[in-house]
Amino acid sequence: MEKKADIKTLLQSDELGKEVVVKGWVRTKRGSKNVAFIAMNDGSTIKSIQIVVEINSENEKALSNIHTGAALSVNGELVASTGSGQKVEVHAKNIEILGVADPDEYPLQPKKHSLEFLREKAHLRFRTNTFGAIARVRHAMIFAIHKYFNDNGFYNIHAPILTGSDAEGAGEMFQVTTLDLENIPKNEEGKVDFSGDFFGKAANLTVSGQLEAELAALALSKVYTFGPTFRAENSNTSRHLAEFWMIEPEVAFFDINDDMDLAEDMLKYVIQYALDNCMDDLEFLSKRLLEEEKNKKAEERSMELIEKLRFVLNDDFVRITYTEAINILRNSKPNKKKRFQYVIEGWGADLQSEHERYLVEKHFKKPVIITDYPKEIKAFYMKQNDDGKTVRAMDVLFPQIGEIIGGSQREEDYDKLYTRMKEMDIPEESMWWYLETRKFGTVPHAGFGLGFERLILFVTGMGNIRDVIPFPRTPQNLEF
RNA sequence: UCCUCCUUAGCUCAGUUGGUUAGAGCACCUGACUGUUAAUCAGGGUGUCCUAGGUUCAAGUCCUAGAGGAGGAGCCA
Repeated sequence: MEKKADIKTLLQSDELGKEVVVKGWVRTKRGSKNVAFIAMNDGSTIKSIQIVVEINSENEKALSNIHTGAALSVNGELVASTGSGQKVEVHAKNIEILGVADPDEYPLQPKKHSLEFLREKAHLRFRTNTFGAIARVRHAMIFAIHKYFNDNGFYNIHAPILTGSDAEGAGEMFQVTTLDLENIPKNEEGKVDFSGDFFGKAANLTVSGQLEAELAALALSKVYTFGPTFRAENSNTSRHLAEFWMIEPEVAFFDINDDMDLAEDMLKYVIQYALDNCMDDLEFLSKRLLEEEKNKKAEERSMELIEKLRFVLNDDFVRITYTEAINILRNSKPNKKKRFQYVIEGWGADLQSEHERYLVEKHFKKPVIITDYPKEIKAFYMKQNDDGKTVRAMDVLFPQIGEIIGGSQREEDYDKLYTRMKEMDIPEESMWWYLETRKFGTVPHAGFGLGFERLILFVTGMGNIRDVIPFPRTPQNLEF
């Protein structure tokens, strides 16, 4: 008996006449009186292999139990196809049904389903072309990111997922406890007494691995984290998740310009990797996007997916300061005509999504990196500029996605960092270890956070972040 | 959390200024067809019109509340 072969391998094989075993799930079955055709997919590729069955009295019964979704094991002969849709196909000698899928109950049909419907069927949606393609692209991007950093001398660091620090300032945190929630111990002041909790203190899920990555960078020079991240914000948008994956490189002896170079080089590398390794899936996702947007007006349609990816590779990202961005926005048509919901009055205002989109999609028409933001609207750890007003932050903005990367050069001066922490009410006692790195052999360093799912949104052309992670966690949604 | 929109067959959706028996395509079943490409052609059954109230001679359609979903905003990756 031949060993089972991946459909991906078989479709590229030229060993015609070979006896093969194929296992997978039925996508469609069709046929006439004498012959049936089964499109079978095993997820190794977006392409299905065609199984041809001569109908006879022996297999008639089995065939009637084969519907979309059924799992089959087929042995037969790999032959050149006489049909026009494929080069090779399998002439079945024997078909075994491994698992039936009752068509009255199985929700996936060989037709277009809405993404919302499939979100409610997240346990089955891997079996669709779209979600199979996304899963494969997602894997390729994970691999490409590790490869990029490995090939460039970075070390991967596992930042902790449980944290005792609640001062990272990146957002609301999920609390973790083994206390009995029906009977919460209180101290004399009436506050929760964590002394009997698992860690003897309040614990949370991490909102960022950055601070820990900094510690590692100040010894290993070039490090990155790639781990799950949790934000308990009540965010209900197509680009936020309560649980997402973040890549956070941190590099000693880097300034903000080195940081921007790294961000741009890395993004271009992983996008090129997708083009080199995922073309079948990208072509499908491109067609899917065209189909989805065919009823939109021409000016509302997005650029064709593969063209868009190449476009990002071929151009330098625009780099401007916050001050320059404000000046462009202040003199822009929508601002003068008061078309922005938030009209830019002057320096110091935070940039809203509409402003970022104007800069990226209308004004520059390419990815934009904005630097040197007012210190009031950025985190305590960012390197302060000599002007006393701005910090060396950098945000990378992509079309449609908005902010895909947020980063900065870090404040390495102990006194400046300490003063800023006091100003922003960051409790010193929970951050002593962070401050100590500025006391012992401090050096300039920089890093950034890349939202992995936002990258996948961009590469796949999908519109909702809940569709690029297998099991999305969002407010009021913890199914599967 | 705020604003707007949506919820009709297993799925995708139509349903006019409120009007009598609620519609189509797909899926499914039956039949036809010598190899199809989401096969095609013919025939067949399919409904808590999201839920609870209300207005009306009459509600899928109008009003109120609730539930679920989507889009946008804020927070950000």
